[in-house]
Amino acid sequence: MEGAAILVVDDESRMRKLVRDFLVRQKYTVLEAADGEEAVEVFFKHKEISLILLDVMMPKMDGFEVLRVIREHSQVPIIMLTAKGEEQDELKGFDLGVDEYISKPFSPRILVARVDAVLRRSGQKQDEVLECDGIILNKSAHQVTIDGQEIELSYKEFELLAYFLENRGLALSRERILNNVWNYDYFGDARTIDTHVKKLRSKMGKKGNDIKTIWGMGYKFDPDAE
Amino acid sequence: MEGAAILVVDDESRMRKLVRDFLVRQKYTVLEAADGEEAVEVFFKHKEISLILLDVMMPKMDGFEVLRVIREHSQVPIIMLTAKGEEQDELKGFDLGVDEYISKPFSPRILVARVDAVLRRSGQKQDEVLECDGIILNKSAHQVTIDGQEIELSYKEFELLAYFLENRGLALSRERILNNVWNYDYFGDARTIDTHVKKLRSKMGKKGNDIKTIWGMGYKFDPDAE
DNA sequence: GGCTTTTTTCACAGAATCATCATATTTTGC
DNA sequence: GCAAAATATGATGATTCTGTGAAAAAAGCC
Repeated sequence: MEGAAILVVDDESRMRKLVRDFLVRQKYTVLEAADGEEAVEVFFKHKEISLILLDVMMPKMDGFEVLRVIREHSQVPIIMLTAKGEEQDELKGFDLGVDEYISKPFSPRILVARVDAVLRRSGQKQDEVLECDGIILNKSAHQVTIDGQEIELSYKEFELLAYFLENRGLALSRERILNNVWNYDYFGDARTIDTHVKKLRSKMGKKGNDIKTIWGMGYKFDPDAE
Repeated sequence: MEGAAILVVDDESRMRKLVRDFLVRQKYTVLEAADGEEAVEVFFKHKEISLILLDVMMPKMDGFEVLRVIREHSQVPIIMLTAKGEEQDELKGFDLGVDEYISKPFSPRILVARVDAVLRRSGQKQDEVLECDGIILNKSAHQVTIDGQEIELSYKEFELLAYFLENRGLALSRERILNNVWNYDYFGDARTIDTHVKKLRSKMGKKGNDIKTIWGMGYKFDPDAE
């Protein structure tokens, strides 16, 4: 799976760059196409493409056109990127062979999670659970327990804690957290993270201390030694 | 039963892909044929096919033709796929040895349920019953009781509750619910789920609280602890 | 064809969440 | 210790999402 080639199709170069960055970090190889025709061309030239990320809205030849053409010859997994308000299109694609949808704007975590899931789908389906220091975060159930006690987290708090647990022991700058947990169209203040960390800590009770402040730098999830 | 081979026969490649996706997710192995002649050919080449999904309307050799030919040699279970308005054909098929009908468009749940049922039919015949927290949902009888008291649900409400019970404890996004419980040709608003959840909750009385809202995410069936 | 039931859509109110800001507190370098 | 800088906290308004009721549309049913 590592190093699988992914074709990103979007007419906006910024969007392609954005998506590529997210994927390259996960050790995927990324190819790009700026419009539907180029996509078809690139796809049939490179036989080894494992997955296509396809924007719906494109000039000349839209995502569904591309989908149709490619589906005449190939069963490669395809994830469609839809802008807000295009949700009604979502099912339109399923009988054409769309594997998954991601609506813009998305967070890097969501993008990577869906790509991983689609690529893994043929394999075994595992419950996605993160555990550390008595904190159990179950992504499938969207549930967190601490020492057996369930705690209620909001969506952002949940995502944030998941990100901490996935990067335990690592010093995470605010910017990095923002770039991974928040949607890419968020340009607000990084200090908003402080507020979420505060709430997270308070909801986590004494385990809130596992989220360490790194002064002048950011935060780190790091359970106290016993 | 796991990994049983299923032959999907339909002249539309999109429909084959659609059906295959639904079945592959359930760990079935899928073979395809694009027309009647190919179906017969494939079937007699692969002796281990456990079930055939057969579209009625096909050029050259229609579903009933295929049925007749195969029935001369084999008692393999056969499910016919009929388009809307072909219901009158249904009786025609039963005395030719059709095991089940599914009319298009169908929902993933229906397809998988019928396939499972037909494959199990030769084995022990068990009532398909889901039970949780005093809620008893009997698929065969299409009946739901809560603490012994029967409640009346519409078709969609029933399907929705069944889906919740089959995925208890799992956080289900609206998109996912739509993709599993609604027919593949539904392009409407995901908020329609809210309305169904509302009605379901109210009909379920205090047990309606078992359907939890996951804010910003979707819903989850999760009975309160006692 | 009319009638009933079911399903979907819509609009609005209410609730929960999120981002921001002002202020208090802590940490660091000196 | 002290000042400067960064973080923690609490409050607030804006935003987003959900619940609800009613109306419209669609599907079934005599």
